[in-house]
Amino acid sequence: MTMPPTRRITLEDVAKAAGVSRATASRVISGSGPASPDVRDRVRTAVRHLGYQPDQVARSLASGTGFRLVIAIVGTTPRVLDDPYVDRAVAAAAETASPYGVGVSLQWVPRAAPRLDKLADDRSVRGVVLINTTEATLAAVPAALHRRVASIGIGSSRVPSFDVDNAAGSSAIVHHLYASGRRRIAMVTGPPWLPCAWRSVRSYQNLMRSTGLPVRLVAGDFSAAGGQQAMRTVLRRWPDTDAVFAINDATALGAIAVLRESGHRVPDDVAVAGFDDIPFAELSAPALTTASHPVGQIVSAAATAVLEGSRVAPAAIFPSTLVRRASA
Amino acid sequence: MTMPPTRRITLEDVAKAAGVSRATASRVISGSGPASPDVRDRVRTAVRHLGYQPDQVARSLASGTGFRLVIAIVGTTPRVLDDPYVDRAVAAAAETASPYGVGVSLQWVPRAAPRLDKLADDRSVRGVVLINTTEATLAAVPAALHRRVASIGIGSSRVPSFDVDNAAGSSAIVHHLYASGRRRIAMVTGPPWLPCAWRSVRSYQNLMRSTGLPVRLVAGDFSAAGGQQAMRTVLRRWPDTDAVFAINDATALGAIAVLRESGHRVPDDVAVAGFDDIPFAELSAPALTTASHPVGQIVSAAATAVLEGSRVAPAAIFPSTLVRRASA
DNA sequence: CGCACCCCTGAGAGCGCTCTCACCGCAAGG
DNA sequence: CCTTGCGGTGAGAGCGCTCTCAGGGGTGCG
Repeated sequence: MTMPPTRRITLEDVAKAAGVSRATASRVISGSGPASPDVRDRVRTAVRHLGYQPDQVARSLASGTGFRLVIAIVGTTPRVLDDPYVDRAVAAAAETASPYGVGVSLQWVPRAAPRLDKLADDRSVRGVVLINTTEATLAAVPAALHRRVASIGIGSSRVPSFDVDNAAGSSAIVHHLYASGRRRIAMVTGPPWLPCAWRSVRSYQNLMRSTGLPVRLVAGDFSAAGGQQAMRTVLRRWPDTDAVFAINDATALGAIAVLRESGHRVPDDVAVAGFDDIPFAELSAPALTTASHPVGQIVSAAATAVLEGSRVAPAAIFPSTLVRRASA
Repeated sequence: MTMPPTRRITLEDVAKAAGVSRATASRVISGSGPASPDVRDRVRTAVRHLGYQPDQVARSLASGTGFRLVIAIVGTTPRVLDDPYVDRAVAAAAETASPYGVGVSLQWVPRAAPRLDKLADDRSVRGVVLINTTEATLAAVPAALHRRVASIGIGSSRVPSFDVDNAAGSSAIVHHLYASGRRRIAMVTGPPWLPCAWRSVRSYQNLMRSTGLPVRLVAGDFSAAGGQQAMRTVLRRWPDTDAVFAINDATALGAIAVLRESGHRVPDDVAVAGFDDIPFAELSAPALTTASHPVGQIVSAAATAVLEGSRVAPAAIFPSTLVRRASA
């Protein structure tokens, strides 16, 4: 009943079985260097026969290249995880990294500097995709991470960035609200220190100013709870508000809940629009008008950039399209 | 402008700075073995002074212990990620593992056997928490993972399990529906091959049978989309249904959306209840009646079990409480 | 025929750490 | 006085892999 204490199958075993040296076996397996067809075959057969599985850790120690892609969620609160945005990001990253033999780790990075340094000289880390970046975070990205890091949202000269076209998407939404006759449009933004979405705010402000409409800004925190609180503030400050543009869907859903509670009809009294088009957006009552956010594509591009190093476009903006539903 | 190619600070450096051997430095740092107070101090000072950061990979190679906890999402479709359930799980696991110096990786495990073997002899893996387990998966858990694995949901003699009290929670819900006068109660379950929630189904069946009410079961897939589809089936087969118990909140939210579309009032015509109490549950219209699911506690317990090995209770069931809102 | 290649291969030195083992000195016991 | 025993220490052998480097055997060219 007791198993023999099965020893790990090592490269040495493969080499021996194939009748070659460890070095040659390594060359064949990792494809780094020449090998005669005959030898190649013998090694491959041995690998298959023995069920050899290279030891990533040892490989990493020897070569210095990591085997996992870290998705670093930068932020003061882990609350951002509530946003189904992250799910899509992880799924896409995992899919992209898989062919590289790289796994994906999700990591919450409370304050940037020390933790990023840690990531930088962790041998097991192949690269880092930053989510929710602030400018302070970008500044804290250690040089050792150069060419192995990408950011979802804002970037810098050293950190390539990948993002949805916030300006265009938001502009489409605000214009849609305006076009449908709304004139007292409020916006619930994210936390003020997160520049991820400043462009959205600017789009909103631009339209307001160019049409001479009042700017009504309240900060949320990307979460539904934050949206609820912010919506209450909006109603208190500007009870005649007839439309709300929320920085993301979770916020919008929170806003709708508060409006409903307080007896406002959506969209008849107050129109509400979000951003991201998360799965629950179309399930809300009324179904949420929002702007699509190709999170999968974006994260995938970022992951590719990190894994391919410089062989790939350093940054990109992905288009967002207006998703018209019932709420606005 | 160009940095000197800063060499990594190794244990060797620390040892030299402290005037001791590498072995002694190692002993002090990992606390494995005796050391005189004087030496201990000198080593600690050197560590702080040099900013030494042990190399997890090398450590792992040498000692054979891993440095990451893998949350394995077992399933045929990655769709389960849509469920905000996973967010809470990851957050809790990360928090629990952090003091152990262990990071958390999320991994999607399509088919169990080969991938679990891979995890089992990946040196970097300290342990595995299985989510969404089937019995086939449990059977495929390799012996090498013994004492390093836990399952959220069903378990086996070799795999400790941690779960919410599905039976009690579901029972509370079904009884609540019954007590509020519903008599034609349908249930939307999960995928038939996933036993995670069989107990819930059984609770439902028990009440139906004991009261002589008809059993109306339709399978969903834990997702909102699946819930929508299943709800349509329910309405087609049993148009007089006056209550729906959904296996989880995402499913329930999907069901509510379909009911609304098709002109049924919730809860007046059809009451709907879910399970899990995800963040969006209280935001839906009407707010969702559901049963709480202490995912955080559960995953945390599982993680602890994995990290502590046998020093901890091998399994546990966590209580669920009925969350009465507007939908039922 | 000699020389310069080039293709392929093996020996061996690490990567940074842990851990076993042997050793040294000193206090306690016979 | 010699034995034990024990807290403290260092030398050194790996963990499994990669990679440099030197060499061996062909071919092409002068």
